[in-house]
Amino acid sequence: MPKEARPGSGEQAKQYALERLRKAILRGEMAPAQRLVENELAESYGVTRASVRAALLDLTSEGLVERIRNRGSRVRVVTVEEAVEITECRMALEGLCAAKAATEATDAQLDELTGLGKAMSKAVTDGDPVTYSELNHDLHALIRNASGQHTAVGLLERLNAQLVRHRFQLALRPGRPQQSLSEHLAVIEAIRARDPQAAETAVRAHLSSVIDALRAD
Amino acid sequence: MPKEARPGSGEQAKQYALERLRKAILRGEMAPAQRLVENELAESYGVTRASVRAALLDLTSEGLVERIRNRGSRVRVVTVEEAVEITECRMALEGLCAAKAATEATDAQLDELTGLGKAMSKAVTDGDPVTYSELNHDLHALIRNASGQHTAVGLLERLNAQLVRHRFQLALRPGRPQQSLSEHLAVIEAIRARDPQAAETAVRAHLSSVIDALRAD
DNA sequence: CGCTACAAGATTGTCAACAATATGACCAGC
DNA sequence: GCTGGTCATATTGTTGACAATCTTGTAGCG
Repeated sequence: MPKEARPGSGEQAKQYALERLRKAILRGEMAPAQRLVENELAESYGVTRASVRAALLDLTSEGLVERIRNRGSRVRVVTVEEAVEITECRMALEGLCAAKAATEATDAQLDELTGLGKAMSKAVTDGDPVTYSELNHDLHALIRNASGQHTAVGLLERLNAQLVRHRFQLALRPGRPQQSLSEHLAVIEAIRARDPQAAETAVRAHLSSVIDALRAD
Repeated sequence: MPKEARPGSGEQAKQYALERLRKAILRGEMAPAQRLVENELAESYGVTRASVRAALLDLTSEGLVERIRNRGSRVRVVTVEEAVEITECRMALEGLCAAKAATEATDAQLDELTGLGKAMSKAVTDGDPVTYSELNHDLHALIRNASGQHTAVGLLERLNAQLVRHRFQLALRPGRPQQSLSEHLAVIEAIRARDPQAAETAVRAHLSSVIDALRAD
């Protein structure tokens, strides 16, 4: 009876299953294209099938899960071409966010940016790609949030969720963090200088380089 | 009792309810912030509550419906600020699409563009804002599809769905179609000239003008 | 008169059983 | 040996009932 106790009683079964599943997918615990059988998930999470089903539907609309009628759900595999498309969209949207962040960011957020830049430099000189990848993620998130553009933030979070696997692969590539770092520092500089145009250009340059790296797979 | 053509049950039931509901919302048949009670909708559409529920969840993820735990669903009202944010995102994404369309469009699509341009000019000289608004929509859709950027297309369709009310209001504004027309013609010219840079610039200029118009509400 | 507590009604969330459908193995016929 | 059909099984889709939760109206109390 592997029924796990659900934590907060206020937490609804569907939300619990959703969080649990999403984390499992994002952490790569599910093999690519792995089959997600409702009954199995229901039992292992200690919720009913209906809850798992609802969670799977949500994840489908988030683009993390692929679902075929009467055939079941699988974790969606993002091909390189799709990853490129997604990154092109990120280029457009993060460019917008960076420009807005340059004018809208609070001084505290600028300080945070500076700190992140230093941490990233350190991670690179330490040769720690995992930490660097996480800081990278944090940096992009900070810029998004500083923009105050809620709509773009929502879209970007969805897009980013689909890229976990590729991002991870990219970070481990030798030499990649070094190039990425200088591009990131340029973005930080532009925002700190409160120059929207330069910030947008810098972000686009960075993501353009990401696209090149993706294509080199 | 209103016997519908395709009621009852089956997978079609959910799709039927979804289409029906979406149309009702997009056509403005639901008052802003109107309450959407699952039971009522189920009865009036002749489907089960589960189907309505599934449809409502879908519409929620599309951003057309707002849903609060244990409190029900309501049609989401998009404030002017949100409409501006959405249009800013459209500016970024449609700019991308226009640039790609300039290089990727087939000759047949270019001809379609030309035709749409003529039809739009006619609608304006005829003083027919409703037709113009529809053609406007068609034009943006054509550009999206010609870009071949599936990811951006998906995002844009979702964003556009949320703007129906504002778009309608905008089209009826005196003088607005005239200004909009010239901007649209510029976009068409740039794409036909296969000039990505000019196409992106023209789209951004157009949507920037839309934002101004929205703010003047 | 205003405020809190409580109960009734309405509405959504969850569940377990049932139906529909696709998958894969097996077998007959050529 | 291969093709085509048939059936058993696994899995998803659907349904109606039940539980949890919120809202509203009302009465009691200060």
